[in-house]
Amino acid sequence: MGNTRITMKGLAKILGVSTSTVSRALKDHHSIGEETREKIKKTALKLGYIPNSVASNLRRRKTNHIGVIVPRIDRYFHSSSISGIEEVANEAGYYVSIFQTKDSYIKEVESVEILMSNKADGIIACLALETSDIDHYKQLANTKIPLVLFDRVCNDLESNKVLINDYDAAFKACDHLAKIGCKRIAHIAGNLNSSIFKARLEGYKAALIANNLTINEDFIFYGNILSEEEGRHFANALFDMNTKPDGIFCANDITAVSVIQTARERKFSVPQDIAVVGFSNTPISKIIQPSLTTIEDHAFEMGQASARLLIKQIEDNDQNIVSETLIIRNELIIRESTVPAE
Amino acid sequence: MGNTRITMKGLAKILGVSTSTVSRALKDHHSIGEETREKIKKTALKLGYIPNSVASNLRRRKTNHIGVIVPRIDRYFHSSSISGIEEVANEAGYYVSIFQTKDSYIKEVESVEILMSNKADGIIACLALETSDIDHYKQLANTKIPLVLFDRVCNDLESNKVLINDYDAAFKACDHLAKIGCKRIAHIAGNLNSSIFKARLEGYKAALIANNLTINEDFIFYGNILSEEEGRHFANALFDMNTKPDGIFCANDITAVSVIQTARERKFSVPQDIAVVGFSNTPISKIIQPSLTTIEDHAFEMGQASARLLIKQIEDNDQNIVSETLIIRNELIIRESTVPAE
DNA sequence: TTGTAGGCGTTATCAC
DNA sequence: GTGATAACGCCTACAA
Repeated sequence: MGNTRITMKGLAKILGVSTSTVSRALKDHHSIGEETREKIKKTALKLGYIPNSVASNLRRRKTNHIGVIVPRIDRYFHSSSISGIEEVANEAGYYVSIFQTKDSYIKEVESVEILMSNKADGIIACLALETSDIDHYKQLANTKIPLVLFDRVCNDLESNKVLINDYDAAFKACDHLAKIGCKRIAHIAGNLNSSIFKARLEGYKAALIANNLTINEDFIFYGNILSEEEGRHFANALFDMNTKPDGIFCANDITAVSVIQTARERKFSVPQDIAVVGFSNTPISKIIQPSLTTIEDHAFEMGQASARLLIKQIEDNDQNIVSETLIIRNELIIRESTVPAE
Repeated sequence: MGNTRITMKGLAKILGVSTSTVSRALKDHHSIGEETREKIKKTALKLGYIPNSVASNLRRRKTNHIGVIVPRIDRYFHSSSISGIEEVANEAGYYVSIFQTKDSYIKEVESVEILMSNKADGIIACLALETSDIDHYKQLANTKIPLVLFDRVCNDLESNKVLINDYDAAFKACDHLAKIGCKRIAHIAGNLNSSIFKARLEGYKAALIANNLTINEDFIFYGNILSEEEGRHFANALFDMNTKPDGIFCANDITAVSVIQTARERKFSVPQDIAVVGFSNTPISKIIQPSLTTIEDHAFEMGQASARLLIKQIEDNDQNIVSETLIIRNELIIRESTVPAE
């Protein structure tokens, strides 16, 4: 057990061959003779040789490393997308490292810097809520490191994107509320700095208009991180109103669940007093009572698509295509929070 | 924008100094004159210099990179521990990359190999269910890369460990069931290949014995990944029995929730017909109705403790301490699934 | 089929 | 205070 690990040079010396031969043998280069190769591989194994990727990466100018930047991995949407990314990336010989921004702009900038310094082959990112200045991503552009933004993207940035049509999804959700007879539809909106929450708000408004309902600013709650606490806070405010909404579209499942729970505590019934729709079809939406009507946004598939797109950019390098945008399907899933089980 | 990024060498040439001076200036080395330093930093910024960590890592033999290996990041316990790890690691100047094994032995071995090759400064791991052969971790030992195992550890391996007392936690859970009057306590066990599930089963048995209850093998359901489906399957089997249990301790919250849901579907009431206890205090346990009695295992704190322990090993390198084991506290949280709200 | 030599970009050690 | 030089471990043109 030497203090320092054996290297190719060491193996070469022991076997009386050159380092290039060792290097080639270990990579199954065709030009190496059968017996030399076997011999080298055997002793490499015996001596516990471990390739040094750091050196190899430096030399090859390639790391086989994809960086993923997401707001918070403990949100179902993100952990699912990461799973999708990982599946595709590993299959293609890349490993994935994950950076959590906790929706902080600073952390996002730092993450991008680390990934640039570490020469990641590509980056997949979902923007932090705080992020509006995007110079760090622009800088990325002239490092030739491909970027895919997913879900929360930025329109000011020309880059590859994978997203759903949030406007359309929100429209469907609110149109459904209108069709089941809601007249006073409220909305818990997310941080409007973020593309998706802006689009969901627009979709909400459009659906009301399309159904000849008036848009009441008092019925729009402007949230930020859409945590359970925020949801409870808004729900309480809502149930304190004189003229209460009879339907609500929440920009995520977490706040929708809070509304249902608050309704229960305050003896309102869902959907009779108020119908509730969430967003993302997280596991909890099936478990809560009444179960939650929500939008399925296919997070896992978004992750897969993002990784495929990124790897294509890394490997094909088609100079003609400047950027590509993929829209992933979404569906309204109707459950008891809008249509009671008979 | 040239095709390849500027390096220290390039900066040196442009400024008419040596690379060593550039290197030192950018790191605020004291021996560099005020004006030279400023000048170098300014042009570095202007020309968009990005340090190449790959080269630096090779030279310094240090990557400031901690690898984390977990079964599945979409389980609340793991995403919380990762958050704890990240917080501590980032604070100390390390970045964290995450590998998901999906409980597969092969993926675990591959992850360790990638991290060894990439010269991670340390590894934090939670064993995959499939893992019983631990040679890959033993190999790690003679690379001098410190390892911390957390939660699901391995007794055959001398390494740093951070865990809770699962035996004790399970004992508390089942003792509680006995004290509220349950006479026929069932258990949904996890994969017994895993230390924690073995300990929870032991704790269960010990609590029954301590309360003079007989251990009925028919009441022990041997699960594997403890998914919702497994939970439903066992719950249905349980409710089909002639003599039904009147209490059940589930080795995780997911299966406990399935039991509650199945009970509801089959018109049994919780806790009157059967009292239910889960494990991990996941967010869902507060939301389900009735809310779930469970064990709080402080995942976030386990993550923090693991990272602190690892970083200590990386930086102190105290040759006297071979390994260290930390036991994190746990508590029984009593909710409506065992004690109805009045 | 194998060897030689140079360099990937940085930093540590000497020297001046 | 600054520079020259070598080395981290690997890969690859070129040569033999």
